[in-house]
Amino acid sequence: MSSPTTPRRGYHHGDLRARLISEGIALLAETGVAGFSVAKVAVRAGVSSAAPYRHFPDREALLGACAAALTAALTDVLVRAAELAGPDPVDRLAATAGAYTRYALEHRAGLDLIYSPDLAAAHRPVVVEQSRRLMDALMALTSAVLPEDASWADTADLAYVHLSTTHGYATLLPRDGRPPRDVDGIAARAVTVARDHLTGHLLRLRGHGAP
Amino acid sequence: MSSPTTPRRGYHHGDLRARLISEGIALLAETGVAGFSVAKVAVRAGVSSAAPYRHFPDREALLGACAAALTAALTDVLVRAAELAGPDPVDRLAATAGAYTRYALEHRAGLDLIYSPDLAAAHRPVVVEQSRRLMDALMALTSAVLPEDASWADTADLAYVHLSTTHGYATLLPRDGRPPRDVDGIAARAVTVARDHLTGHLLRLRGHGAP
DNA sequence: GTCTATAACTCGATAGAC
DNA sequence: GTCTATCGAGTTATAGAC
Repeated sequence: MSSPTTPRRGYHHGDLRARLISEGIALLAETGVAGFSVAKVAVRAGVSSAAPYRHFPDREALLGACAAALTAALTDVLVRAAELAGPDPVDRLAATAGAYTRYALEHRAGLDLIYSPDLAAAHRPVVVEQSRRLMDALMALTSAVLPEDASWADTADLAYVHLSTTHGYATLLPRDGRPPRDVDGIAARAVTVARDHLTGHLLRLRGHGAP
Repeated sequence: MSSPTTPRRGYHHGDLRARLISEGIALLAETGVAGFSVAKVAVRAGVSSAAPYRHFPDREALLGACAAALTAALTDVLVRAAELAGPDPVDRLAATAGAYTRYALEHRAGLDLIYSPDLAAAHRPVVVEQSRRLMDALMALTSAVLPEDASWADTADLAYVHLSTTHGYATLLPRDGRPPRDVDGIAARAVTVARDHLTGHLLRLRGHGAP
């Protein structure tokens, strides 16, 4: 929800740049990435279809700004969930799965955007920066689960597996319609799945270490 | 790769209907669901932009036919992988994760289509029929892993978790570019992840059953 | 900074000739 | 069955007035 770029000073119209981002996110939530267009965002913000191009060079830049804001919000959610989960490393990492699932159920289209190929993420610095923040946070939590002598590669691997499997669980679900019922139950199941996987993973590591 | 609908007899031009489906799949592989259009498929098949409408009432019908064909192929791949994995139920189910990952790396856009909200899957009988075949096959494999007295709901739950987490692992990966290197390694890791999860899951079940 | 107006495109889908 | 031709809608992006 923070404004990641330079809101130098108050314009007389209000901060249109920020308004465009928030309306873009709202539009994404309603229509999905496919339904996103600069023109629609402009109408929503109450300005002409040309106005956005004063703040963003092209469609992708606006889309990227929305993705960066969404990624930042997601990271905050995950970090917060880990903090509330208590001291046990497995509890903390597993808790992020529940928070991620909850976020996915409520901001489905936002997640689709974050991982969308439409957005040339690699070339959008803002997006990359926020993605790094997310992975850094996840790496720290994962590292605490593994033995102290675990390599960086093994840590990154487990962090990716945790994130990607959780993402799959949370996003493949809404088969029929949009209104997600029993959010608590679905999120709780995500936590159990993550915990089951970590149990099996650590058991295998210990098994190989001392046969 | 089978023709799921009625190719009554050989037309003088060749089977344009089948041609449109195969070109549609090829287009999807190159441009993704967003880049799909009836006009482009027509150009690829060497016919005019109006010709497809003789075989499919609208865009969604063509898209649905492509999705059904892709789902059928995916199901065959999973069933085949389980057969080759030997008699152990855990081996058989885990093997489908490897096959699914391999399929995802090679037909990424196809998977995106199968789960795409753009396609009103619920209203397309061909798609629903093939989706059922996939879930039925997966349910049978999952049922063999669980105790004999496991409920249908528990079986369906585990089957969904297995499928969705595997899907996430396989599809979230290609972060940078399209050419997937080390396909064998990535698929093997998927099998390990599935096995780790099943280990933890079964351990938790046994733990609660006999404390 | 935001407006109006428009250029240049692509898309889905239809009509009617052959 | 496939063609040509076209309509209407919607898109990105730019030009120039204010």
